[in-house]
This record gives sequence, structure tokens and C-alpha cells, in this order.
Amino acid sequence: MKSLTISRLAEAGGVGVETVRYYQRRGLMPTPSRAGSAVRRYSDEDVKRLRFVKSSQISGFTLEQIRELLSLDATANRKRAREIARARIRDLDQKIAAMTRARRALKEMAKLCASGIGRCPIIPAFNQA
Amino acid sequence: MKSLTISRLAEAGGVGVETVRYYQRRGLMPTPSRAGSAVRRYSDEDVKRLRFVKSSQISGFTLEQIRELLSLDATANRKRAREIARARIRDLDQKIAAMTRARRALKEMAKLCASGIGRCPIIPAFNQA
DNA sequence: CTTGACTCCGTACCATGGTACGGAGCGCAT
DNA sequence: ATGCGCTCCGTACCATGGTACGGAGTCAAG
Repeated sequence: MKSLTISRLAEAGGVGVETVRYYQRRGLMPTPSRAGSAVRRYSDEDVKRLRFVKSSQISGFTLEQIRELLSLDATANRKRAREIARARIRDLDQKIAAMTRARRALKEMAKLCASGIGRCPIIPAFNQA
Repeated sequence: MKSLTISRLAEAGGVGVETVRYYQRRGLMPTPSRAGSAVRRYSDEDVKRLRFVKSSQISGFTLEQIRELLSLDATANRKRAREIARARIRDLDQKIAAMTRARRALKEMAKLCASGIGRCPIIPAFNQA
């Protein structure tokens, strides 16, 4: 079960060893007991947890929000869990909407820019999109 | 034309005065000449520029990337402008995809969580989505 | 049983994106 | 003309999310 060293865990999660330690200090990753040995060992569950942290980060969540989401996995308070999930979904919807507008604006700018009429008008493209 | 004080500009852009000054230091906002007076004045164009910075930030661009995008507005190098636009669109697509997956996972978790079977399984929800 | 790689932990340092502070000067209304 | 609030500028400080360093200990292959 717990067979990975920290460097293997980090490798599997696509982060550095120092980053894993940082996540431990922030309460995002466990610090397993040393179980007789002098080194701590990690499981595949820990790899999944680490990957969860990474993908949540790409979605723009702060480490604190990710810590909160992870705490839901083990919570008995379903009401709170659903509230938090709803709040994060709202955040995502707003950001996705902003990015979709930005994407449209960049496309529009590239088109006008290619047409060769005047300059590459990025500010109006955004402020209208 | 240039009639706004810095505090009016900041207000119109929804940021603080110190933030505008910071953007000036970072080359994102102009530092207009004092034109005889002791205070610098800003135009509606500057307000638009400031709003552009703000909305680009929500889309996850760094200030450096935003500075680059702003520089396109005045550039004659259309090829470079289109390349940069394409790069930023790729960034957006990746982030939008990640966020869409995260949204689906949160929805799924909320559903399972509401059903009352077992816990609120957030990690598997993400790692499958 | 040594040697080289890895672990552990504390602490320091870094970049990004601000926010706050403080002194000096200016400008407008009373 | 005087005061209140704003401006200007430099500098300091802050939170977030790492990254680096250094010393002591450990493990495992030769």
C-alpha cells in the first residue's frame, strides 16, 4: 500500500519534492507516520490526492479552497459540502464566461489584424466582447 | 480629453489609486505629462485601457502578458500580433477545458453527496471527469 | 562497511500582484 | 490666504505559491 518515497510521489504527481512538502505544511497532503523506518512512505491514494490538487489549481482555485474541497471528501456534513460545491461552481462559471469573452475578442482582433485595415485593435475588441 | 484625476480614473476602472500607479510602473498604463499643471490628467481612453487590464486579469493572464497584448494595439507587426493572439487563445482553451472538467466533477460530487450513499467523493469525481 | 543517493526538517529566498505609509507639493473653496 | 484634500513619488510591507539550501540522518548496493 504505502510504498512510494516522497520523490516517487512527487514524480507521479508532476511536481517537485519541495512542493509536496509545502503542501504537507499547508495541510493539503498527509505526512504519514514513519512506521518503524526513518522515511515516510506514500500510497497511490496520495498520488490521486496530489493530482487532484494540481488539476484544481489549473482551474484557478487557491490552495486554501483546495484544502476545503479535500476536507469535504471525509466530511459527514453533506449540506456544507453541497454549499461549497455550489460556490465553487459559481466561481468557475464566472471565470469561464470571462475567458470565453476574451477568446472571442482575441479571435476578432486577429481577424481585423489580418485584414490589414488600420491597426490591431485589441482594447475595443475586449471592451465590446 | 484628458480631464480625469488619478483617483477618478481608478474609480472608473474599479481599482485603487495605488494599483494604477503600480500599473504605470509596470508599463501597463501611461504616465501622462503634467501639461503645465502639477497633477497628471487621464482620458476616457485610459479608462478603457484600465478596464482591459482588469478583464484580462480575470481571464488569468499575467501582467506581463497583458503588457504584451497592449503593445499589439499600436504595433505594425501584424504577424507577431496574430501569433501572440493565437498563443493566448491556446492558453484560454486549455484553462476553459480544465474548468469545464472541474465543473462537471463538482456537479457529480454534489449529486452523489445529496444521494446520501457513502461520503462526498471529490477526488474520484475529479480524476475521472 | 563505506559511499553515494535520498530523506527529513528548518529556514531563507524568490516572483507576482498588489497595498500601505509618509513627506512634500498643489488646488480649490471658503 | 489658509486649510483640507488630493497628488506625486519613493519605499516598505504583505499574501500566495512556491523553490533553494544546508546539515544531519538513513538506506542499500557494491
